[in-house]
Amino acid sequence: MARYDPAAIEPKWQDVWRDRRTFEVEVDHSRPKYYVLDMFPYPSGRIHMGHVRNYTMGDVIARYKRARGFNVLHPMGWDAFGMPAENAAMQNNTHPAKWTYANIDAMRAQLMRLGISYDWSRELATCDPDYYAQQQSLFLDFLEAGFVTRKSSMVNWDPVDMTVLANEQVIDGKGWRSGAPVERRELTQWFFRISDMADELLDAIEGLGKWPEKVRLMQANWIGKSRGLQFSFETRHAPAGFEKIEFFTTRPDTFKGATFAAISADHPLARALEADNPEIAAFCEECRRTGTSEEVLETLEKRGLKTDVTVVHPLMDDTELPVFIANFVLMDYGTGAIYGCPAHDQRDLDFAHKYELPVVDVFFAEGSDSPVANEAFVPPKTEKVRYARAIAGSEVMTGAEAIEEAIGHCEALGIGEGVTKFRLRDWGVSRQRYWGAPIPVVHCPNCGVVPVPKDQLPVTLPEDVDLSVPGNPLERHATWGSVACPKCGTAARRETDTMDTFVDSSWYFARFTAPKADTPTDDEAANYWMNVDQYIGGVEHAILHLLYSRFFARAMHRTGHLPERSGEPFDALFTQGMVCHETYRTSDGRWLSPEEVTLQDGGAVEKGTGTAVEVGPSIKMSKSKRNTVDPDAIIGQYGADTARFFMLSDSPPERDVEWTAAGVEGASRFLNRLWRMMEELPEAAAAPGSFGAAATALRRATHKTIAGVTVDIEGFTFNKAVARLYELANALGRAAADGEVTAPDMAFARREGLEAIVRLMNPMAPHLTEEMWTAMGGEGLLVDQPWPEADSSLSVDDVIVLPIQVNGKKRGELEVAKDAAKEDIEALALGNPDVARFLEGRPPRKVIVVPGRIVNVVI
RNA sequence: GCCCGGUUGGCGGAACUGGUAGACGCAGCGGACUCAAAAUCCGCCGGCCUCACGGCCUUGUCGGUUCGAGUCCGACACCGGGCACCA
Repeated sequence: MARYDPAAIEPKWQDVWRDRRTFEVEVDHSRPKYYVLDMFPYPSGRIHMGHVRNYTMGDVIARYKRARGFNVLHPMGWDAFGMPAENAAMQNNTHPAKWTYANIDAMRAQLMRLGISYDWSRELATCDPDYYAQQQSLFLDFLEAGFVTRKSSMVNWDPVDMTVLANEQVIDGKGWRSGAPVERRELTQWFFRISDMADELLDAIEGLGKWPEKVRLMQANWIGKSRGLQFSFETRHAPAGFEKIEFFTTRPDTFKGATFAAISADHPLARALEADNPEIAAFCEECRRTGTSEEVLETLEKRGLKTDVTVVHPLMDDTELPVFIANFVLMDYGTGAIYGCPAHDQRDLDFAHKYELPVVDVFFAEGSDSPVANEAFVPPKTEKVRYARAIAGSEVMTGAEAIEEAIGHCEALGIGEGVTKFRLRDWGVSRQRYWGAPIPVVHCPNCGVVPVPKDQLPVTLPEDVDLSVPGNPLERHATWGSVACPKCGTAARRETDTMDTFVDSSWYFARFTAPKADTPTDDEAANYWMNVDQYIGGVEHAILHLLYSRFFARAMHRTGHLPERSGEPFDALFTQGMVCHETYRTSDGRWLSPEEVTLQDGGAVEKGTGTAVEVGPSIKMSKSKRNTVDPDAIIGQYGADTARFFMLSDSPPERDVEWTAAGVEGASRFLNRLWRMMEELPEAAAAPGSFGAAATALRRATHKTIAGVTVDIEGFTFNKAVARLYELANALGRAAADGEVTAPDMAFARREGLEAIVRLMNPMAPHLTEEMWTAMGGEGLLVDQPWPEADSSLSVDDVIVLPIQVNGKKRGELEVAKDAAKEDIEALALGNPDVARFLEGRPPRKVIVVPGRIVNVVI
């Protein structure tokens, strides 16, 4: 028999599956459907190991469900719009489309070599006009349904390149190309009104039982529902029109501890004040000389500028608070104005110390021992505390009670009302970039914003663009933007903003159900295939992508594009960890790739020169650190099955995995070993009438493995499934070495065991197992076989080994029947010599028997 | 700064709902086969003490709950993900 040769076997089976259209699926109401979706990649040029890991896991599930009788939809496509294509265009003087499609071709070929069970007939790319035409159609429906709005918001502005920058393009507060300090600038932009859905998006999280708890938590915190008091302070010395300012606080229970007020530099009052005060203008300008990301704003040194304006505390009319303009107050949250309570908020306390403001403790009255010095006193909302300066009452109460009481009291006095605020902001989708889906509207001087009629879709991107100059090429284009108003025919301008690429990925799951339909979705197909039963991807998408998709699923239902279901797009979600590798760096600071170094006892040297290389920690594979391993090289050397199998071994899927050459070797050795075991197998024979002890033991191992691997695949613990397969292979190896290895019962048990491994491993290593199935005389294709069933009379033990503890330390073991009575176990335990040794004749103080688990004798 | 994770032998990890810590793999060591090597097969493999039987210690750190804690609770440390224009 031939050697196991992946280079020959793998393409052979891939051709068979392709020719037989094994993985192409259609709506089939006679079978239950199962929709497995792997997050589609950005076509960066090469598949990386993270993709291999993600898509191997998806393939295990898809192939497993297929064997379980489901009609499995498993599609793949390309998240193909985005900045890298424009950057590549600038650098290499190529067109984004050309670059993108070449990358797609290369990556598709790589994915095909992996033998993933995709239905390639459904492939789509978001940069394809066929796709974004439907997206523009959705946009128009959303616009009509009131899910879209236009308003102003802040962007990062590069004053030298005169262009909007992504957060990623802002390095240490400076534009990545110009190096100029970035400014915050206000721009009118398109938004999806996701915040209108905040409440239902939050409530529905509870129903996402098959999502990781951490993702649900992150989503809930992101939406950030909080109840608080909104009220106004009367001002003194403020310009006309600012007799009152609105404030919002989530801790009205500390209202009487307020000693200052602060407004954002973008607040209307700040804008009014800076008009005729150069000092304020300079400060506000400085505040705006920072990016827009929350991380930057929150880690900024907290600074403020005191204005002449004061506000009157509504509960204490003799108290006037100074109003500061502060760089840490966000215009986007609440009302853009806060009051500062230094005693009970660390940031406010630091601010108060810096600007010498008073500190008033609401829990400890004046003269008593307030604990507040350098540390603010922040009692948890659920803890009972005595309020010395409560808003109403002065009883001991929890913060939560005090907050409600304060709101009620203020409402009764007519100085504010309880409101619910969300942290979630509307989703700004405007991008001043070329490589994205054009927003299908026209700006007419007579009619204002006019939607492009659907029969004029798609609004396609012009091909003749110049990306070598900064700024938006669509805006600069000589003719593209000029258009007649669809309503009145007057000369009008096309919208030159394109859509955020998150829009593209917020509905691709729906498009896969009918990728060629001439409407965004097809009712019958969507109704049959939706929802996605299992979604798999990186945890880095835990918030934005998933939240936007949840919004889209709802908006698409309400505009007639999706069935209602639960309102949710993804019934189950699995987030996998990253693929990491050691890093190698020479003494002169050059990063080396794994191929460029030789590892030798604990250290590493550079190939060729032999100079020592510093071995750094294992971190996420990235181009900049050069610690990547190309999947093609691994497939070429070991085959796709080895790469796939290694990806599933060792590390739990949700955690990071370290790629090691040794680990791949191990996986490869195991696959070769299975092949050899097949060659050493005795001839197939009918089942014998009875089985000896050794054969029965082997069969038990086999059926336990079938049961265990099935549980592990269902539970996404592929590393445990792999360990079980190794254990069974070890048992088969021993069975082939000792005793009557070719007796009929052993021959049968050995064949049964290896066949079980082949079938259980089919989703993991589909090519090798398909080949072995044929070689072992299996009928048809293995890919068409049903999933094996464990014989429960063999997969469950009737005698178990019970550990015995004395004072919580293990001292012996007890072999008992699985369902032995408590009293019997206790008697046996006390009679056990290992226990008697410690008892020394005295009776025990206590004996704890947990049937099926443990015995603990306490003396 | 805020939100969310993670931390178990030399390494990746296993341990079901609070019940034998270290399954399985990798590396290492010893042996078999071989002229030799590769491949393969067998054995050992957390630390300390002990001729041995066995004992003590050990799941990032400190403390707590419990007959019993890797698992639960409280503090802390370090590492990673996200923070709304990276995808």
